[in-house]
Amino acid sequence: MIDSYKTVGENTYEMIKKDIIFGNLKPLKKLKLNELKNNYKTSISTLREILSRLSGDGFVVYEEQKGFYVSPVSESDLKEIANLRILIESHALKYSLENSNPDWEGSLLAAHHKLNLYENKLLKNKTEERSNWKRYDSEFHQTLVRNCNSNNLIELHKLIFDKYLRYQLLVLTFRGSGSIEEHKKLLDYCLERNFKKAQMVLEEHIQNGIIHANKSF
Amino acid sequence: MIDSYKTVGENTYEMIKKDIIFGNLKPLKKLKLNELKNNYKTSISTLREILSRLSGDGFVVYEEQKGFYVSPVSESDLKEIANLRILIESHALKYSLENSNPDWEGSLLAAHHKLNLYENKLLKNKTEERSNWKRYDSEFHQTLVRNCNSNNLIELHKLIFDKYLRYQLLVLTFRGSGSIEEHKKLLDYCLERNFKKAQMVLEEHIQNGIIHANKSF
DNA sequence: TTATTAAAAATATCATATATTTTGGAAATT
DNA sequence: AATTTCCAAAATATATGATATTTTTAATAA
Repeated sequence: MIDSYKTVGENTYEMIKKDIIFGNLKPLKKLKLNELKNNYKTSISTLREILSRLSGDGFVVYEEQKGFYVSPVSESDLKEIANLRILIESHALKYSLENSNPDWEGSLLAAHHKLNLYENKLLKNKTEERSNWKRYDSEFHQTLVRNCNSNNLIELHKLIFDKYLRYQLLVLTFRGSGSIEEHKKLLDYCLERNFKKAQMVLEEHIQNGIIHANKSF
Repeated sequence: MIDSYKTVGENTYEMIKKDIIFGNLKPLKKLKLNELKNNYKTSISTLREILSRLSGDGFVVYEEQKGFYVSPVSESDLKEIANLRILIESHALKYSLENSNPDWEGSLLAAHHKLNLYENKLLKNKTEERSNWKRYDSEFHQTLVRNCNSNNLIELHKLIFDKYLRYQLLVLTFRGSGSIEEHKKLLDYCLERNFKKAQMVLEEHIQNGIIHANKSF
């Protein structure tokens, strides 16, 4: 995937965010301007802009006169994020289902198909596909909420989802067939427009997800 | 209230945010760096940091190569924000009540007392107290959620609440005794730890709030 | 009116300079 | 040995000026 942004700032923003989510920049790591300047080859002013944005997103913490560092992780934070994700994603899903239409159903089906492809690869222990799997997992869940007809809700979900994603990449592992079945059920209940059941599966899905957290905080 | 921040950036951030929320910087207004530089007496680099942060918060929109402008307002956005506020604030309130304790009950009582003072002033048409009233209204609602034991939830609520506040100051007016009664009921049900009823009042309170939006979008 | 285009304005980025604050460790004190 | 004091080095905060690009404006041509 080639850079789709023009500006240095936008590209570097994506790079740093990715490095935080993927754990290349470890939690609590001090983000020294001069160091980043060398590593990302951008000016300090541009970097400060980027870190300011990231602190708004919650991936970076800023302290006056002390500077920036990567947001910490903790088990309690993970639980908070998971609960928030259940709240937001369920809520959005409800509206997506109310607004359900053939277009959306089609895109959901498509998203699930692609996700399932990578799930099967991972079942066969092709762990090098992990990053692709996460990508399609994200896309599937984004699609779930996309039809809710509230941009604020979609934006919010993306934010929370990214935070959850960070934990997944840091401390969670592929759960195997359990997760696969949940995705399938989720799809089916959505196509049936059965919110109650879909919601239950979704909640279970997210809750099951964090049980697999290894205790390496 | 004297500036409690040291840095120019922090102070100017608060100023610009306030100017957006209070409508001194109108929706869709282009935020030209040079103009801001003159008005707020800060350098362009500092301003870009600030605007980057505000775009993360959703008060400013950023477009590559085009720069920054004040986020637009619309009736549909207001409705989205209100719904989101109901969702988040109710959810947080539920946990606040579950964790209820004398300390929190005391602070809630105190917050309501102060709010009520200003509500009564406004009833007597002392409209110059409007900004104080909003301040104590904010504090009361912040107190409602403060006991939920989830920092993520508290942060999120603050963000949404500020967006709602902006609409209140731009297009909404004081509803009078209806709002006052709702606050009182809310307090009472909270002290009784009756989530169901408290939640109903809260939802009603927020819904009633946006009915008063005049159509000047 | 619409399209074209050149000039002006504004953004994006970087480098550099200065003042201030924080940090890390040496030296002094308890 | 532990704590405090104090200074130099590192890092942050802010401002300014320079340059390349991009967008906007407005004048001109079709």
